[in-house]
Amino acid sequence: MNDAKKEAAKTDLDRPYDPREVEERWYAFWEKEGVFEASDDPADTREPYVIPMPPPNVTGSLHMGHALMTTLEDVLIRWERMRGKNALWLPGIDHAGIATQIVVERQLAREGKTRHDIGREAFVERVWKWKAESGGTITKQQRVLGASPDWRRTKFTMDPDLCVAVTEAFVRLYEAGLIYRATRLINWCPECQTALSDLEVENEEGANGELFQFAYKVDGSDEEIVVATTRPETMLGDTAVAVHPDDERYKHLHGKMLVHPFVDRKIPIITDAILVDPKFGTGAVKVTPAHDFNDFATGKRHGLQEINILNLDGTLNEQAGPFAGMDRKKARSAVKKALEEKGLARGSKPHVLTLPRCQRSGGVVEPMISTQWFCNMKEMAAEALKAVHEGRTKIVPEEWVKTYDHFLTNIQDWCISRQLWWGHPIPAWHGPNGEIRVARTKPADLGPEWVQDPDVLDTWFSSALWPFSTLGWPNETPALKKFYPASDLETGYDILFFWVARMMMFGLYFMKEVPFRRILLHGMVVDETGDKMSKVKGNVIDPLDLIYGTTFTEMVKKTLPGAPEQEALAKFKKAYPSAAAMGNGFPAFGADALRFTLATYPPSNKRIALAPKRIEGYRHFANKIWNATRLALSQLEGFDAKVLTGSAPEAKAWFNRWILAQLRKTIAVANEGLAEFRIDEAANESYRFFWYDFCDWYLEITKPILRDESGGEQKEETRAVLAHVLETSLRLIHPLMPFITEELWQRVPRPASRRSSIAFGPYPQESDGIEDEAALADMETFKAVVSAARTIRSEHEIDPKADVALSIRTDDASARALLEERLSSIALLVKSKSPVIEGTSAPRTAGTTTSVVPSARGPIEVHVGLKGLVTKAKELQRIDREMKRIDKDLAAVEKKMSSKGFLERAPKEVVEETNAMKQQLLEAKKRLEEARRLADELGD
RNA sequence: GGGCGGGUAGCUCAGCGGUAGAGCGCUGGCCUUACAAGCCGGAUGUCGCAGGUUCAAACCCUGUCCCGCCCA
Repeated sequence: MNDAKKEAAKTDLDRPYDPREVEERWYAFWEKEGVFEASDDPADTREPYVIPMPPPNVTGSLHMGHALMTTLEDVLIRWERMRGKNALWLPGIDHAGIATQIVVERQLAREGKTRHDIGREAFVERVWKWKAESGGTITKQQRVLGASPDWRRTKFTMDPDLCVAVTEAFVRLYEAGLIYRATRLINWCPECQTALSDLEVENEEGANGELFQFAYKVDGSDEEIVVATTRPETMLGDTAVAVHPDDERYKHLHGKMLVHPFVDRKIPIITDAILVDPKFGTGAVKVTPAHDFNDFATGKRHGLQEINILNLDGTLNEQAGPFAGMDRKKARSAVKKALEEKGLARGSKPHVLTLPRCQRSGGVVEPMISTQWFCNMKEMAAEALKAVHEGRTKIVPEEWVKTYDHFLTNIQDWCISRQLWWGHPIPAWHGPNGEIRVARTKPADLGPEWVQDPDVLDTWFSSALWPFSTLGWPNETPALKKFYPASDLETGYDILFFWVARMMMFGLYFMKEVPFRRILLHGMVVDETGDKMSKVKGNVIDPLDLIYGTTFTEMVKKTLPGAPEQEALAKFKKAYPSAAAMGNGFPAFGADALRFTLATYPPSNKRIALAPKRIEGYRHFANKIWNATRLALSQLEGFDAKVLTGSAPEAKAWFNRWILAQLRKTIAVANEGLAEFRIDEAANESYRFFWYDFCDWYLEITKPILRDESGGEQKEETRAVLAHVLETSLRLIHPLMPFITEELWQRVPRPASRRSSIAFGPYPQESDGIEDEAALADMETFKAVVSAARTIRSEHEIDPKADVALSIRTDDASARALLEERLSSIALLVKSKSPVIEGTSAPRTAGTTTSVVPSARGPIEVHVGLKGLVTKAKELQRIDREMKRIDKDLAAVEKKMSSKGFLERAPKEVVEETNAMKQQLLEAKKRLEEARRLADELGD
């Protein structure tokens, strides 16, 4: 390096670490270098590794859940890519039927129009236009996070090729008799005006309602029978009242008829042991087969009439007699009032009930009889169950297997048609006489009187084909051959049924092979107090605000628009106590820090409570990496990178051997964690290694050696090890913090074999370190000695600049040799100019204090000279504290050693260990007592 | 009603059979030429409660109480 260049590099890194400035620099570089690209060339022999990205909704903007998913998947894909796999992360966007239609309808509403005003064709065109304008938001945001999918392969579920796949799948299932049309009781959302599948209905538990009682008069008698309901308006569709066959109260009424008070109808009293619980309420149950799932089944058992009283928009139809035309809510009070007027009301009481709500609109769902398309799932579910049980697909964490089993074992036929305009059209044509033809395109022999089915398919139908439709299916493309089945499907557990199970079923059905080898499930990001993030709670955090920084005022303006600022702020701060302590906003934490934070939560946590303080902590970690690299680079000036071979350099010095041995262990832990979807373990171990092993000990120990102007063999060895460990550490951390590691890696000496970007790897492997258990154990001894001396210093509040006399005593020859070798480092770290190593029988110097360090080589005494620095009183305090600790440990150990059962039954090693511990504690106690006796020497 | 998690330091969480851990917070001392976004120390827990198994239990078993989620 010439001087000018050297100067440039120096000033460049001398600036403080600023994530915004660093992070905006690298994304374009990665794309230019083709880092993210996977190859479907059949000649490419690399092992494929594939994650199909859960396609975010086209309506979406990045929320914390996306950030978590993006982080976890990007870590995995970057790791596998660095390991040399042909890594494909296949991105995409979901057309999100209902959600998108709602968004565009709202837009129209602002113009005072409905979709019916402009017609279907214009509406769909409008959706496409909207998609073109704002559909890409989320992919831009994913780039900010550093996501590395193969963008060239981005798919949209409404792309022409995916439409072909959807039609093909539908036709094949229809031809196999698995898709059929039927009239059934289904879930109807009057607000979206479409049918829903069972999964799209969310049950709101604990809703406050009312249990209203009223009487039906028995025909031709003065008697009455009282029934209870939470939905009084449905009585307009009642076609029976059921009692339990054994209920003595009603035996005399079996088979009698009741008079409906509002419509011209007489309804029977039936007996049904399944529907009726005689202990609940009056023991008599009104039966509305057309508007209740239990009643529907009861109706089938008894051949009851099914009377639909609702229009599709939730108003009452002509069957409702005098109530026709009313909205269902209005009708409820009107029916109650009318019953009261007729003297049939029999009181009401508050009742807690479960309300079925539409996942998208939030409206109350009505069971309604309707003709829809269904898909029979039974056989496919059995195959999907089998695949998991046989281990062809593994679910991680395993606890989800039960949930998966339960769902598939009890699966119901899937209502796949939706009365929407935005979505995949159903490839069926209706003839003038009710005939139906299903085909890939409209058959030529059908005249204009044959019209295509107006419905579209459930969004999840196309999603279920995702792992193969995105690779070209039904065509046998090279990509399909190479990348199916995928390796890992990573997603939130909330869509295990919606998406994952259905992909399993369709994958097995169409491809005759599981769609992926593992299902990796992560939890839900919630606020710091554990509450779900939601707009009304005002606890939503936009990941971009964490990355770029913002004021809390700005934030709550977005989360709670229109709400009084103080109120919104209060809500926010209550949800994030640790943020409340940060002043009036988030600083720019950067994508690296956010990613690292999200990666440190075990994915198996069902709830991932986002603690802003934690992000701050990892922001500090990034800073630490930055500064450690600055230091290392200054010490590596003029270092010739040709020395680096790509694996661990030869090392003789104890500290070099230790850091390389520790590095090896860390690499092993990281790789294991990443392999088992325990990214948190990899992250925590990397953090621990870099900060505590590398920065706190290694960089400190090597400072004097690297500053030694006279050079020498050890200095050159150390420079090579330092360069190697640093470069390896950056590669180790890269999948977690891609930006800062790339930035620094580009400046760090590295082997000639490395490619243009750190993202190309290789990921560290064990040969980057060395195996040396002794070096690790000896380091522990060294650290214990240094810490013991430092503790004495600190407890006596000795000026950090003051030099102390230090004598370290052991009678073990190997321990002695070990300490001799490390003496200069001990001197440096303890701040003692001339420490000595002696036998335990060496004469005591007056005015010293002692601490005993247990070690694998027996107890080591650490004597620190305190004369003139410390008072007797202080020393006695210290001794008492120490003594208390030892006595506590000793009591526990002695209890064990005096237990016959322990001595006889515990494994030999455990007994030996415990005994050794006891001896060391006794020794330490002896030293302390001695120190107490001698405390006088210190003076007052 | 059935199922699945969780209850460990003030907070967010690891640990899941052999002497209780991390980060943040708290606290004492230090502006030691990489980093005060830092360094060297320290304090803090009847590991929800009650039984049981075991030489040994935060960890396994049983019961129980809270909290959350899913299914019906």
